[in-house]
Amino acid sequence: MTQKSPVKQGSRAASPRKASIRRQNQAVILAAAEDVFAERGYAGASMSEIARRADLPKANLHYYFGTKEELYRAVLDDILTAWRHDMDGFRSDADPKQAVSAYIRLKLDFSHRRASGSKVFANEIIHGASVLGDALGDLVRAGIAGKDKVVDEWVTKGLIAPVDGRHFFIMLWAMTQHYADFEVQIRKVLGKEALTEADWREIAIQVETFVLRALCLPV
Amino acid sequence: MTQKSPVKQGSRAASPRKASIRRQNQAVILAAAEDVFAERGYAGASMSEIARRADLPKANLHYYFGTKEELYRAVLDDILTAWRHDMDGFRSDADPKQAVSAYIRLKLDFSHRRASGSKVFANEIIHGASVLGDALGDLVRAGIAGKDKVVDEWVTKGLIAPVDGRHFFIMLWAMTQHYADFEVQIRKVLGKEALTEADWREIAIQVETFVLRALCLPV
DNA sequence: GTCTATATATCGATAGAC
DNA sequence: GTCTATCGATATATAGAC
Repeated sequence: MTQKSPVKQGSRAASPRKASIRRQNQAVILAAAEDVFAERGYAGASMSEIARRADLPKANLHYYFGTKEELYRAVLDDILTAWRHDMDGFRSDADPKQAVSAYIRLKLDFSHRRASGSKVFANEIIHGASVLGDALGDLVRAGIAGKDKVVDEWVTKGLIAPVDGRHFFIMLWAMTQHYADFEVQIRKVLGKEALTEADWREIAIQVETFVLRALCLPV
Repeated sequence: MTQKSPVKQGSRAASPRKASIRRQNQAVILAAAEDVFAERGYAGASMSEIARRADLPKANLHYYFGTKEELYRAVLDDILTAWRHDMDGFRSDADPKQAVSAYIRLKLDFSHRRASGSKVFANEIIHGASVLGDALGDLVRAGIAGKDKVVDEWVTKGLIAPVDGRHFFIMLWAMTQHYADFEVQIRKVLGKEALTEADWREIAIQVETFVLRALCLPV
């Protein structure tokens, strides 16, 4: 499957220049695909439009990723890998206020900077995670990584107001993703043509204040 | 465009039996379309699948709704009409705790009962509201209907903790919609095969408690 | 108002020259 | 590794018999 080269050459690692071309083209295609999948959905996105956006011939997409579904999987995998490293501030010996504040800002910032990726994921879940399938269970477990137990522990110790750890994370994810995924609607509510960096700072303050107060932590 | 009848007859109102057939077929098609659009997205939904789900020949869908886009608009219109009547508990002379509690339960219950409609709307917004277009501005204004000002007034009077009325509604919508739209993910987090009525009651309690505490209202 | 058969368009995927 | 030309499948939409 990988030995399509007409001329024999030791291995792929023996040609670092070509490997670099490969990596760069894949990155360009992934970025274009993430945007198009976010704007049009999986079925609505066409390989031709992704190719146009990546400024490459359509056949090259199939050369690098095989099928449309494989490309879609690669986009999902890319965003989920980036997400996995977000929860590290949650340890039972950490200060609740610090951990919660940092996590909200991290999530909001990430949703904002990689809005397309966030939207692709949202779409996948809304449509029943038919492509992720059973892998979603593992992803959720990896994403929450027992941190709900840390929250439950804080509750037991009386450090925060009583809340179910799992629902706490669901509500946090709901708020932080919503501002990115529903940006078009947010803009209408706030009466803004576009959201500036200052708007995003205000959003962070609003969410942070709301959540800290819900946990009876000092604002 | 509507005078396709081969035989002339007074008017459509003159034939109440046919008008009833018309209304019922339209309702069946709308319900099927709402489900399919929710599961597959606009582009991914096919007229044949909607027809199959409605147990009608595909040509009848075009007879009643013309094009796929018109059918989609009708589905959106249907769900938005139902939403418009949800905000009536919010009046400045109402008791904040009562109003907030009732609203959360109303929204959650609605998201749950009309999950497909909620998902269709979420999809439309995530993809930039390209079909709703400028109409979204009016819809948002009608949806919030100045109720953010009521919240601001409660803050000024010292009845609730300080919060921006617009962000308050955004966060409320985020949480209530998220539980319906992301149900697949919620189930994984909670470790449930399906969400029962008891689960939904627990969800309502969790969200209500969280929000009331964020406003420094008695739980 | 119902339904079969079909015209037309578009998309995903690949063959094959370079 | 790149790119043009094209195949085959599927979707929307409609014509026309009933």
